[in-house]
Amino acid sequence: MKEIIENHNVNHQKIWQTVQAIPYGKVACYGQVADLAGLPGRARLVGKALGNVPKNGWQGERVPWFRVINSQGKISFPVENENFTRQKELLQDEQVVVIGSRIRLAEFQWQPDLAELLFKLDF
DNA sequence: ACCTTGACGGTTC
DNA sequence: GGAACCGCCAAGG
Repeated sequence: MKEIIENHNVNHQKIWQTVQAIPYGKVACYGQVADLAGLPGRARLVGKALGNVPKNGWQGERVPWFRVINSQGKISFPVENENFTRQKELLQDEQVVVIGSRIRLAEFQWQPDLAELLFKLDF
């Protein structure tokens, strides 16, 4: 049988796990997540993986997909897309300032702490 | 097997 | 800031 349907791909799991490490009120770029997940240069894969996040979380923990934006500091969905609105609201709920589709990376980008990473991620 | 499509990114103009 | 271009790689047709 294939209960693997919900298992997907190992890389996706690494990505979900990495995204779970992004703290409340902070954001990270697709490329940044890819690097931290040990998948340098595969930012696009992060987008795909986020499109498949398990609705009820991964290993008992929610995956804060909305904390991932592009390297230009913008929400990647088109503004007319309802996902755009959803992401913007979720971010603002965490006191992240979103102007139009733009977020100031200088202020809100997650600067991962090495010790924290080693603790949370193990691969 | 070939082509297209992305929740992308860096460089350049 | 923004647009064009090219590199990237997994999925799906």
